[in-house]
Amino acid sequence: MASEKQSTERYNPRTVEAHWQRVWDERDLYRCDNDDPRPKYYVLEMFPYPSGRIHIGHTRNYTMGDVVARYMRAKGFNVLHPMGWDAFGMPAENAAMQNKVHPKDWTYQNIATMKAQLKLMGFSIDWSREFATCDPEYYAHQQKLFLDFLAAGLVSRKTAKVNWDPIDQTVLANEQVIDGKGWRSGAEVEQRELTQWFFRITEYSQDLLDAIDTLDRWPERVRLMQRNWIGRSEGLRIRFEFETPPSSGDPVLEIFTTRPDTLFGASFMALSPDHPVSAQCAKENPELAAFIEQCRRMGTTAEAIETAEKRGFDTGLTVRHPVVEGKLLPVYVANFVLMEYGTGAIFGCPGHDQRDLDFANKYGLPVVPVVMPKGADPAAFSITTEAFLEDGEIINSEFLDGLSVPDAKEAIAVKLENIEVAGAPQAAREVNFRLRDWGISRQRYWGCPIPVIHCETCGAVPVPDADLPVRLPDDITFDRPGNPIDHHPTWKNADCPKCGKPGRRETDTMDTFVDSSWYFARFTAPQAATPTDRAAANDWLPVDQYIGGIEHAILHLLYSRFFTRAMHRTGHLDLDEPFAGLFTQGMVVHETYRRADGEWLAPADVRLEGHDADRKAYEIASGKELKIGSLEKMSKSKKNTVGPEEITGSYGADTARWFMLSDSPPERDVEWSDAGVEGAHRFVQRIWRTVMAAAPIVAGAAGNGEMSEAATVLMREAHRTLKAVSEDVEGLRFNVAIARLHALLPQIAGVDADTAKADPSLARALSAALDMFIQMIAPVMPHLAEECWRRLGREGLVAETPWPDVEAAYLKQDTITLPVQVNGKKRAELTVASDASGDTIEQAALELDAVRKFLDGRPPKKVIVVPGRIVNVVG
RNA sequence: GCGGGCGUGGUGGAAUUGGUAGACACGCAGGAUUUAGGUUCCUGUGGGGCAACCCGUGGGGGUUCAAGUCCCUCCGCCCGCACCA
Repeated sequence: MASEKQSTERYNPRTVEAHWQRVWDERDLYRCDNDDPRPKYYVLEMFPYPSGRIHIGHTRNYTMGDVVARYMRAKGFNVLHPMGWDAFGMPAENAAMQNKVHPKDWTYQNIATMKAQLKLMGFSIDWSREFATCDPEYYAHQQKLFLDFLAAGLVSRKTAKVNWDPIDQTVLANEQVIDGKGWRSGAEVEQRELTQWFFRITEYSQDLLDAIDTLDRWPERVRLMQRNWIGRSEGLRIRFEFETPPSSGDPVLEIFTTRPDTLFGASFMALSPDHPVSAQCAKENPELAAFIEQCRRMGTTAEAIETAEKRGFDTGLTVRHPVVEGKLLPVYVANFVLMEYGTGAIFGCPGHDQRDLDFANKYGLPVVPVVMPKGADPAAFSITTEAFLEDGEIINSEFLDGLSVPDAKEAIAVKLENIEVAGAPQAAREVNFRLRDWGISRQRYWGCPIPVIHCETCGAVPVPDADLPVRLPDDITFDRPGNPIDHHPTWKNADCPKCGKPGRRETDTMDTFVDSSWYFARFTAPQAATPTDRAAANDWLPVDQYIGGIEHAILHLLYSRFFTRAMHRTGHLDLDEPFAGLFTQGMVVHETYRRADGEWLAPADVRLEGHDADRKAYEIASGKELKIGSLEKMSKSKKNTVGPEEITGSYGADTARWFMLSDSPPERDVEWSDAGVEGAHRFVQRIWRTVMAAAPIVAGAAGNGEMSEAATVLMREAHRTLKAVSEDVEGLRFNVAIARLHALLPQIAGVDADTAKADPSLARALSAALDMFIQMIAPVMPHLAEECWRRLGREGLVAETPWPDVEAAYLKQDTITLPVQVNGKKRAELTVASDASGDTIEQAALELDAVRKFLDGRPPKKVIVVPGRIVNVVG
């Protein structure tokens, strides 16, 4: 340091950051009191799963949340900014199986590690509200919610075909099956018939869909994904009479269609292999039974579905066409009909549905076009291999002929509603949703036990409130596949709460998405004796700003929206939508490094040389050259992670926080690079030098006389930046706010010490501008801000200082410089009084040499003056 | 297949929503300071041209006094859903 030319010491983040973190802790600065009278603001980042260690990629969304929290605190709000742990789940059990550690110990150790790592980052979190979802104090309340939902009819137990993950040996929700594979294990998912617990989310299908329109501070993308997932479609349920009923005796076959306008083009009926009539027929037909068996084995992956041939089996049954006298339609079992949607049966209209057309062509069924492009020649219009799906003109359909598709839909609906078949109208209007009920049963240990006791006499009996929580047993083994709780020798044994006879505890635990569906409500009163303190929850909720990854666009966010409604119905909350504002942040990505033998290497073990295309990477230990791979999300598996300690130890948390929000817009990915971190750190040091150099001048600043020109200019810059930065932070445009602060610092640093000594007003302006600058960087770089504040001799903590007010006087300008265009091209600039009239500006513009030159002596055709913006002379 | 988004210098990106394109940063080049490297400071940096100027926001076309921004069309990339009747 002695060789440093600069007289000031370098800023040492390691000691400074630790110091201020201690000060904040000692003062309990970020504790949030529910009784605080100030207006409330709830900012929340999606809480983490305690997987082991945190890497810097995890911390970007907490940094964003922290900037918002610190800013809103400075703006005078009582800010709730809590943190907890989404602590149940399979990885804990995997660790138990692999490393012989208890899931509980593994989880709580990880929490301790990760909490310490988060603390290094200096987040302004109210740690007094911390909880983990695996705390019995938390899941006890979750069990209470389950029982209340059960009592309210929002829980059902039913047999259903479920997605079975053969590796995790558990059931998965539809949302957890990605491309036919388990979302966590990656195993090919199988279909199994099991009795399961379900939350009746479908009860709210319409409401969940409608309310999306009210979520105006959610990204459009997420709203769209949820709309598609809920998947509403309007149509007609039509009852087709069997010519000869099947042996089950059903007189009619019910189908759902969104295209009743194509009814005259029907040429067959198709049943799902899982349809009861299919099963009935299979009893008497071994070949059909074999066909159904085959269908069940068919893969459910996207590829399997795409390449799967449309296949069917003729049951021999026929139904009567509802409106064509004497027309009979054959009934097939077909592999492409889903039991889960509609009624599990369809009518096939080959002309206007591609699947039906493929099927009809394969089995030689008639193809009758009933819609043609408007004005086409019906005699010349035919369909061979491409179904016609667009709107047009109805043909070959008796009383529908000539109508448009929407008109035909209405006409056929009215007609069928007024026909009776087997004692009921032939058709009824119906709305169907893709959304399925949420299966929450998991055959795993490390989850919230479902508080039910099965009794031979009384059935499934809720555990009485007084007996909650139903605790997970601690003595558990993981020596064989399947559900470990089920293998416990005694845990299952429990007497029926109703009749007292010996019963059996439910051994299923809840899907971990249940845990995260209401934690935001628990944070508002984490010590409450009931799941929520209703008053506190109503006060705080909805969350004003929720921040998390796009990967939760459907699962977590939809479940939370359902839970909030269910908690409303059961009296735990008085609102329906949990998150008023949602922001989906981009990830931190990093290049990957790979040895010739395929082994990934962590950035810390890699040395880089060269620039751009010539960059080379070497393994530090061996000196061997490595392959530099593409930018990828930081992940354990590719080892492209950087730990917070690596950064806080040398550069400091502020540098990391600043860098993560610089350059890239927050919704996009940011590339973590050493060069970028160093750049951010250089700025930290530049701030420090500027503050240190200004400190003596600031210390001497006094008086309140007339402002010099230089002082006014500096104040204008500061206030203009303040206004812009405030708006940027409120709009979460952190990268832009940072760019503005980059631009302001040279204005401050550029104040000449001697001039300022001679000009007291400039010294005062410098002092004020520095204060504002420090306050503006504080949300992103809180430690540096505190240290600068102290070095300038300011009172108290920046973290407790109100956000400065923009002084309108400094935003006003006496003169403005307007660009002057001739025929739309900029040719000159014009400086005029800011309140100059349009005529004055026009005259001044026309006198400019450049304007005259380009007008070439001709009079202008038109002059457009946009006040405060631009002048355009049209020649 | 259906739905949505994006395309701006060598790079990340900005552009007050139709009004000076390239703010700010990274990188690079030159210079100063330094025994040297790093640090720090200054200058330059979209392309072409000696210059006046010309060209320029994926390509083409259009609306407008004025287009990165609006409209049409084509190309490329990314994401989501996917046998939903």
